[in-house]
Amino acid sequence: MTTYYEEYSKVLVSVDCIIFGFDEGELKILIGKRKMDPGRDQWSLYGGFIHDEESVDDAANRVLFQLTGLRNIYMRQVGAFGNVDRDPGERVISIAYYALINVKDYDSNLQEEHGLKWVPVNDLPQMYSDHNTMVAKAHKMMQRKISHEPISFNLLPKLFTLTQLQKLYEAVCGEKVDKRNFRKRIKEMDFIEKTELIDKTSSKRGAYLYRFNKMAYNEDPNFKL
Amino acid sequence: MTTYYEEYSKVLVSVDCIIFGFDEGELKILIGKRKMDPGRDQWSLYGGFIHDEESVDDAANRVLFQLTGLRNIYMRQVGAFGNVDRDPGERVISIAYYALINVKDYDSNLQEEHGLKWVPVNDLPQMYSDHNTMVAKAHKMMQRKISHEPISFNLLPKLFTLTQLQKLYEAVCGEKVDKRNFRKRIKEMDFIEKTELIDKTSSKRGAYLYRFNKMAYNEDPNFKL
DNA sequence: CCAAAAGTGTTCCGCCTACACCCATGC
DNA sequence: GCATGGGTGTAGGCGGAACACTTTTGG
Repeated sequence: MTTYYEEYSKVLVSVDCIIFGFDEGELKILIGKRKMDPGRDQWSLYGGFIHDEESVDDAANRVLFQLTGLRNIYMRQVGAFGNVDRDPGERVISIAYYALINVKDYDSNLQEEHGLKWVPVNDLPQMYSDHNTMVAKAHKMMQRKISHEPISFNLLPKLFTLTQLQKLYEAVCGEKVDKRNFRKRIKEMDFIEKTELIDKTSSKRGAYLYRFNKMAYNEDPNFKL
Repeated sequence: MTTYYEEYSKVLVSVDCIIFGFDEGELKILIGKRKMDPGRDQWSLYGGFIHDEESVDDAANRVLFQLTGLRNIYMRQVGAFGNVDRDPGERVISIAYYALINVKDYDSNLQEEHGLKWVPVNDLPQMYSDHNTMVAKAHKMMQRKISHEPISFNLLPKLFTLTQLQKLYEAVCGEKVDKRNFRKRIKEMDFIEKTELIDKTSSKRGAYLYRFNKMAYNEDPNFKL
């Protein structure tokens, strides 16, 4: 049986992943040196080609799993990038995704293995092809989202202090916010729960640890930072 | 010379266009009956396959031009849709775009020729494949945008009345707004200029016609509705 | 005892919302 | 003269922004 579309030509389609992590008070992404031609040794996002039997979202999840060993990562599509000459080797259309992970969950053996490096978003090198554009767009999308949806928690440990949460917010948005106002807003969100646990790693006095209660959020999903 | 990617398989990539128009006080889109198998005679967005020598954006522009005869249409990418079985004929990844046009600029001969119909967004039929999903996402994206960026004007004639602008806004957002408050906000945007011209087609008294001054907007791009 | 981070309330201003009546004209 | 859509201002309340000091404890 011949297909009805046979007169049209096909192209390679890849996914590229922008993996955000929050580390040392900075928003960073995982990048590596490209291991194939063309563009060998240029800084690059991690990506992969789409297989026949998987959806585009599945491909992104597969690539993320290869890279991080983690499943059920928070992930959103950034968009399709399809300039003709964006890949010097051959026509490739790439669909970019961004993912949010907690740096501590990340197996650093895998990092070694893939030769990857955490680099601050605000201090990226020139990267292969249009990868800088992809990152810029992903970052902007995430900035918009972080004030309206509870996505911050994907970048933090299950238990976190309010200072951590605030620093993260500041790092993503690129501006400082007032501590008291920030905490006032947090208090209004019942699904951000104070525990009795105290973290003493970052201060002598210690800070209460909080947790995000997803169930509670689903019942009353009003998030505003 | 062999290519370095040859071990990966290629897929068909198409673009699908969600063409928004504002007509009779409603937000509508252009859809037609599909003219090929599979899915013949199902309602469908208008689309086309990507050619070798054009970028994805160019493909979308080409398809839009075929369809409307218009160039320089306002157009934004909605995203890539890539479920394995989204097209029953063969694996096709589709990249959706939405476009905003002024219904009056649109050549209705072309509409006849392509067998297209303006259908209210809130009253869409079941469509082919995942096209309803695409429309829903496009609509949501546009709703978010219309309050922060001056995109409304793409859906209106060059000269428009404030009532038209308000009705458009209400149609896109799906809720009524207060006339005086709406006009107050308009007054604060100097780039929405009152002309001395009066439109008498929709009232006996007549209403002042306004125009969007793009130059003025670029100098002071503060848009808020 | 000192340094370093955690924690906590109040005031003020600006913006957004709610709201109702007169105007101009064609028929 | 009346029906139809066009056009206009104000008052009150709410939410966001600015702002500084006390607490705890390890060293």
